[in-house]
Amino acid sequence: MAQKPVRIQDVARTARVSTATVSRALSNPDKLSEETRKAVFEAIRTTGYRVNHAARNLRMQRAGAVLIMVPYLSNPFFSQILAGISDVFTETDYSVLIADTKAPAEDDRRLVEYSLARVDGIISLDGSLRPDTMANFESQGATDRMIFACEWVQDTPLPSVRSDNVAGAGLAIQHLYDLGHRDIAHVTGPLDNVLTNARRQGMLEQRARLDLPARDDWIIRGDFSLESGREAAQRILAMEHRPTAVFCASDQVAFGLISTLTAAGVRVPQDLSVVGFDDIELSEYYVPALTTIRQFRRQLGARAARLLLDRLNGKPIDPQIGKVLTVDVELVVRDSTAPPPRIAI
Amino acid sequence: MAQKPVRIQDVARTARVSTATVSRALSNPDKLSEETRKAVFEAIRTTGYRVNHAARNLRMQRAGAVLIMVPYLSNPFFSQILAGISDVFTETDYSVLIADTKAPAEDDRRLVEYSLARVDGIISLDGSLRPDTMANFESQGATDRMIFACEWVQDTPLPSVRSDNVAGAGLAIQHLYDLGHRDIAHVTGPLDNVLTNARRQGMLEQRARLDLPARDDWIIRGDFSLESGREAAQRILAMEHRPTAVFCASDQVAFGLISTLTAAGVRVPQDLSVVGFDDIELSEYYVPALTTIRQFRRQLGARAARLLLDRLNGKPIDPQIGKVLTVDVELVVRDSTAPPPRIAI
DNA sequence: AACCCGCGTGAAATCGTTTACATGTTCAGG
DNA sequence: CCTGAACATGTAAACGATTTCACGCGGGTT
Repeated sequence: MAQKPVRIQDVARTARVSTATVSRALSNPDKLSEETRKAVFEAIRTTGYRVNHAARNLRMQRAGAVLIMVPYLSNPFFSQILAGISDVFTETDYSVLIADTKAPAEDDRRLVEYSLARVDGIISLDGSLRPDTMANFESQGATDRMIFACEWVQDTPLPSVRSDNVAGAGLAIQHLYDLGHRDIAHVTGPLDNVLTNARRQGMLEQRARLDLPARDDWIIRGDFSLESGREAAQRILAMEHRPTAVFCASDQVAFGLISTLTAAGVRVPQDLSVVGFDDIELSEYYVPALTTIRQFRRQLGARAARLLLDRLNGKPIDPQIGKVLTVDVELVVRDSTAPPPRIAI
Repeated sequence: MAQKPVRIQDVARTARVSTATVSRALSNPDKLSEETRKAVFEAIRTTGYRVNHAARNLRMQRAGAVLIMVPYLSNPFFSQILAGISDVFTETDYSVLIADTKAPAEDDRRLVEYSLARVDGIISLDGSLRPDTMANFESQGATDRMIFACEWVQDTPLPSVRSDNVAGAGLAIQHLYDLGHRDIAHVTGPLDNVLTNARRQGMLEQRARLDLPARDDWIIRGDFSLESGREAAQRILAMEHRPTAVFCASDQVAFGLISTLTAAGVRVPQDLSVVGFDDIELSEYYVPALTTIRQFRRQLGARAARLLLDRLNGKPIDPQIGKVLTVDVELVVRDSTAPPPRIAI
């Protein structure tokens, strides 16, 4: 069990210097004379010394970690974002903690508790934190060490990094319009979600701009999931007057939709065009390959991480940029969209 | 910034007891008289006290965290395993750290460094750690606080939790055989991977058991990725005598394969049957819905987490169970498999 | 009456760092 | 030759918890 707890004291003794000097060698190497510095590093090497983070954190009054709050850790959509965040923080001496905000045992109270006690900063990918949770965070002074990425809470004063969801939705509608579609439906995300709103709004605006008919029953409520895509498909199959194209709020919804439509004999894209949102890895390999709006998720994660890092280092927010960083999106045209069939179904 | 650093001392003063008593109230509530206990908790409540983990960890000589080493964090396959692990550890007072072993900046040296200094235990989902890294771990006494999940290192003395890969491959082959297939190809995982070996072996054994022809060119090297599925499809399309079914080492490979075959006009399952391995969420919604071997990933993660927890608590390994925990797999029949076409292609 | 035991509590040592302050040395400027 | 930066290093005090040990006390046993 106890192999060899080598402390800074041991290194100091070996190098015939004081612990202060060893500590300095690690944090401010240039404050030391070349000679001592060498001696210290040599001693560190021979003793196999490694700093004790608990002690260091205690002394430095910090936690040495940041928390990533992920809704549904099991959702593959988040993995790239996490990877981007992780990339940035491995360069620093912060550890990355991950908590699933939607895990069965997780209530907000516990979460705040946990968070504030253990970490220096927070990146939330979850925009559906309850108002009282947010209030709790803020009252605990978490305000300038927490940011949002991807999702965000409406009207929050906290900074956030997000994709340009409105523009993305616009691109999707424009693409369908250019192909000749006029009857375009939309499967939304969950009702209370900010992404849902942004994408719906982007769609509505573009639809209005193009003078497209707006039918209420062509806005179908979903929740980003595969299953909700399936349900949307059933709704569409039951319609008398079907749209010729569907813009889905996520790729997963698109998959659920296409899968069910196909099983029912409706061909995509010949009979109906489908556009997704996200461009997850699989979209390129779906059958048919999915036309979608690409989000640069890894980059988004990385930018969020750097933003938080800046805040933790006390760097003020660049007023030129403001509190909302927007990451561009792009349209990726593949095989799930085509001109509408000549004769309405 | 500094809101209110309330220390155990403050609680003690408020409750008119000593710090020792406060500490005991938190760890061994039943050691106190009802009266004092109440007073302490009341004081904790009014002061808004939260323990300082750095101090606690320093005193208790522990790190208070476990590390999950994930190869390719961006691979959606792992998210469910992480979720399972996370479930278990949120019940404890260990934090969950995540490191991407395949991240660009990560070399093994750094990883060991990082790990041993910061965490009490490790779950590695990466079976491709270099031998010297492993040696390093072991020499640092990590041996009884590290386990493998999903993947593992060949001949390691460390415990591991894994799916029954051999049986899974057998199920896949048997299923194809039952449908009437005799010419069955296999797309493997990466060469040096333990899962690759286990699944290949399971397939070979079953194929031998059923007296099926074994053609070397029907074993195609892949690497679990979508892209390698695409490449495998190209190989198959170029064959003179094509197999009538393909067993893929992962669902992703199957998707890459089907996507490319379909684009080339080969219909799945009419012309060629495909079986995957993993049963990721999407498989059910692929077109066609994928027949595959289901791994209970969340459960696997949870069992790994509990195993590590036991080890950290000094619980010896149950000799009845041994060091290898196997999680069952099951065949999920969907629409990507069918009887072979009457006339060989 | 003397003793012992168990129980609840407090005083103080301890965990391994970082860092403010003190000390000693060197060297330039007057 | 003296003074005082400037620099390199050491001393010792935190940081905030846990835990050992000792103490005081009430009551049962001899």
